[in-house]
Amino acid sequence: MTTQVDSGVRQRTRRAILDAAAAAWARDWSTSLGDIADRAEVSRSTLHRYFPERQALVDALLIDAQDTLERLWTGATAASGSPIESIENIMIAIAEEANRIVFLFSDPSRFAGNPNWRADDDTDDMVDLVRAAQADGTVDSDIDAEFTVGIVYSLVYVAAEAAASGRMPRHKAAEYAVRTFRHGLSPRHHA
Amino acid sequence: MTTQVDSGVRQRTRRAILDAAAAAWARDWSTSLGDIADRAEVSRSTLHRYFPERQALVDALLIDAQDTLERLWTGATAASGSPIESIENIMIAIAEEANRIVFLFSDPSRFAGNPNWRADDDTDDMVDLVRAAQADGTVDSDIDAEFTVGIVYSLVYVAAEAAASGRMPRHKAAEYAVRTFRHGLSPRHHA
DNA sequence: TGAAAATGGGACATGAATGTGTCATTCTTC
DNA sequence: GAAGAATGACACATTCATGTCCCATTTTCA
Repeated sequence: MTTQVDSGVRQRTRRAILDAAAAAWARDWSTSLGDIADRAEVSRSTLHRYFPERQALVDALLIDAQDTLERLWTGATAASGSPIESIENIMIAIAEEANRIVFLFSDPSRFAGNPNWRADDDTDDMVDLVRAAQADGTVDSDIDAEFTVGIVYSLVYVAAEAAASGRMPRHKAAEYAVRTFRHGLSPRHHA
Repeated sequence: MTTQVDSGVRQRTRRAILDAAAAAWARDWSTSLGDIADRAEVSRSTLHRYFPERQALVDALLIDAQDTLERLWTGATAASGSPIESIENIMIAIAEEANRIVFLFSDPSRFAGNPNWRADDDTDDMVDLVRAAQADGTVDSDIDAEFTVGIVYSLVYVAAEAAASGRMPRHKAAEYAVRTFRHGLSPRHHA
C-alpha cells in the first residue's frame, strides 16, 4: 500500500516496467512477464507487486501510452500554424517517443473491447487533420484520408526502426519520414 | 507416409494450414496451433500430422513465403525496363500476396539464426535496386537507401492493411502506395 | 464396392508462463 | 543508527499450449 503519494522510487520502478513492456510487446506480444522483468532490471516478484496480473500491466500500459500520445499531440498542434504543419510536428514528436507508443499500433485489434482503449480517437483526429490539409490544398485529395493516416503512422514506424537499429540519429530518421510524407502526398504533380 | 507424390488433397490441406499460419502470425506471433488449425478448418490432429512440431511449421512457412517472394520478384523484374519500374512492380506484386509474405517482416529478429532465413538477401537486392534508381536519378539520393527500402515495405504493408480491412480494392490500395512512393522519393523538388 | 488415405476427436503427459505467498536482504529516510 | 519501504529469491499450485497416442469415421480413388 502506498503511504501518501507514490515515492520517487516507486515512480521510477513503475516507469522502468512500463517502458520495458512497451518495447518488448511492440515486437512480440508473447514476451513473458519474466523477460519483461529482466529488461526492466527488476525481479518478477517486484513486477507482480506493481501489476498483480498481466492484464493490469496491459491496462496501465494502454493508459500510459495514450496519455503520452495526447500530450505530444497537444504540444505539436499548439506549435503549428497549419494542418500540414501539425501533422509533420506530430510525426516528429511520435518518432521521439516511439518506444512508448508503437505497441499501440502493432495490432490494435488486440485491444478491441478494452475499456481503456481510446487511441481510435487520436486516429480520428488525425483523419480530420488530413482532411483539413486536403481542403487546404497542401495534401493530395486524390488519396483516401484514412489511407493517408496509415502512411503517416507507418512512416513514423520506419523512422523509429531506423533510429532503434542505430543506423542513424533519431532526428535524421524523423526528417526523412516527414520529407517523404510532404513530397509523397503533395497534390501538385504531373501525372 | 506419402505414396509417391503428395496427393492433391494433401497439397490443399498443407496450403490451408500455411496460409492460416501466415495470416495469424503476421498479427500475433503467440497465436496457438489450435487457433491456426481452426482458421485452416482442420483439426489440431491433422495440423500435427503435417507439421509434427511448431518449429516444423515455422520452417515450412519461412521457406514457402520466401519462395513466393522470389517468384514475385522474378516476375516483376522481368517485366520492367528500369530500376524504379522494377521497384514499383514488386510493390504491386507483394501487395497482391501480402497475406503470405507480411509475417516475414513483422519481426525479422524472430528468425535470426534460423538456417532457412534468407529474406535478408531479398532486402539486399532491393537496396541494390534503390541504389540503381538513385544513380538513375529517378529516386532521391539524399535519403538513405536502406531507409528507402523500409519505406517501400511499409507502404506495401499499409496497402495490404487497407485492402484486408475491406475499405478499398487491393489494386487501388497498391496504386496509392506506388504513387506515394514515386512522389515521396522523387529527387527533383524545391527545398 | 472395397481398400487405402485422410481426417476428426479425444485422452494423456509434459513444460512453460502465470499467480500467490513467505522470508531474508537492501535501500531510504528521518 | 533505527524503522519502514522496497526489493530479491525462492517455493508452490494452476492454467494453457504443446506433443504424442489411439481409434472411429469420412473421403478418395482404383
